[in-house]
Amino acid sequence: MIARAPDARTAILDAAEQLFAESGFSATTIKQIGEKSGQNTALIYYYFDNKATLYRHVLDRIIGEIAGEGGARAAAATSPEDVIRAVVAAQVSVLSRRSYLPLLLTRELIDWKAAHAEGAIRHLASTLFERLRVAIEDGQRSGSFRSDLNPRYAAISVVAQVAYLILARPIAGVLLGRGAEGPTAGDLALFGQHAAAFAIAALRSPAEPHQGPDRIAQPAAGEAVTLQREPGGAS
Amino acid sequence: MIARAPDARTAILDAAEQLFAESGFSATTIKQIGEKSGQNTALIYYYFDNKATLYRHVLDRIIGEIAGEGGARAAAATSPEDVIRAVVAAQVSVLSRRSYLPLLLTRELIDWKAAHAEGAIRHLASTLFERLRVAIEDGQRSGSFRSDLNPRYAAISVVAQVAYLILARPIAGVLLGRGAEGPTAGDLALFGQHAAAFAIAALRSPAEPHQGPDRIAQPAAGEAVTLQREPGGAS
DNA sequence: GTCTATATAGTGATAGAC
DNA sequence: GTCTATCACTATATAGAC
Repeated sequence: MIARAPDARTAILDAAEQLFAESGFSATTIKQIGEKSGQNTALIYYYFDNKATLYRHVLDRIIGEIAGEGGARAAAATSPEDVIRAVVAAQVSVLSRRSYLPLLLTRELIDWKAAHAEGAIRHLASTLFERLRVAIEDGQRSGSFRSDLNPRYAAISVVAQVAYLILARPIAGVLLGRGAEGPTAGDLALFGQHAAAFAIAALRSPAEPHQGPDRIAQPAAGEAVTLQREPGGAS
Repeated sequence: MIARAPDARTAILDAAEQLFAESGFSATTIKQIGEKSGQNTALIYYYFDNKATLYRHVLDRIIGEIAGEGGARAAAATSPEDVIRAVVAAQVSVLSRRSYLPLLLTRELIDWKAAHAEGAIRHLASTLFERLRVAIEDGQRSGSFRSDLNPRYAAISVVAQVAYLILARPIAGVLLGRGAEGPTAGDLALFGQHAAAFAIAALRSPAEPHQGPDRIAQPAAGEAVTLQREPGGAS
């Protein structure tokens, strides 16, 4: 956490990032950005060509973050199962950091069909997601994963879980008994562990007599196992 | 498909539904709605108080549809596995019918935090989602499903897969090698089948019930057990 | 019920002083 | 670099003829 006093330009970027995330591109006005950033509206046009350019700069700034985080984590993983855990953990980590970030990306997705972010998405797809898919194929080849699942589809199923919890925040909140404000940070952490376990359980080969079932639910030392019943009230 | 010639009012609703879905509430103008519906803009204000009221009417109209479809399918299911297949099939069916519908709901989620749709979401949560959760618990009780997974989290994992494919359409498209236009209708159908199979595979009890280790991680009902490893360290 | 014409307010963006 | 003042435009919404 760098606590520098932000200059005018970064103050504008910070304010714009939050406002675009909260209200969307067209519902956010230059005036609002000026007020929130504490800067004069004309100054915004001194630093950025126009509203659309400002938006792109906001987007560009955060996209590097995501790719960096995920890549670093996945690179350290060894076994196919570890890759799955690493990818899910990276999702949870990045998405917890700045809570309104998924909002911004979701808006980019649906407002612009990811036109501004497509390059970044392709980059992520060809690195992180590809690593996940290859890990699943490796697992299938070595026999530890069942081979009747499409690896690409399976990889989507892996990332979908945490992504959904974030994208459909109010829905997930209601489903978890949290109300429409959405899941808490604790929910996200717990669900992340569940999601990895769920995916690995789905992928594991149906038990073979030779292979010890002891690895099915037996975490290695230092591994995370989280089980929680009824996060909200019962019923 | 009813092919009636729509009156002015429904023509306005139809056009508004599509435009709100495509561009969002504030980016959609009354003028656009008038043009697309073939009706005079002033007529919009004859039928609806204002833009916000029109939006509510659009939302109300489609919400009944969703609840109906899902409920009917799930009611016919018998075994826990069938309930899972039914819920996923209902998702695929409803979401393929009108492709822009999930967009509208996503926008409602992020623009208004589902304030307008919260009642409907709660209704869905207390019927469809509840049915799914209970089915998972039934499967766990009867021993056909593994019991070391939180049923509520597992239910979210079930619905997340198809929902993500739709919500994050451009991302899913890139991941599937389809480009940013998103998955095709065929992709959606195939992925729906995969999603049901993936979820059922994750939930099925590991064979070898006499072996103990898989029960190590099983907490007593109502108890939470959390063993945490640091999220970063894959080794 | 449907139209034309228009009021009113707010938007993105610019000019130019300092 | 930062400000005031303002332009040109477009938005929602209304009045009133037919």
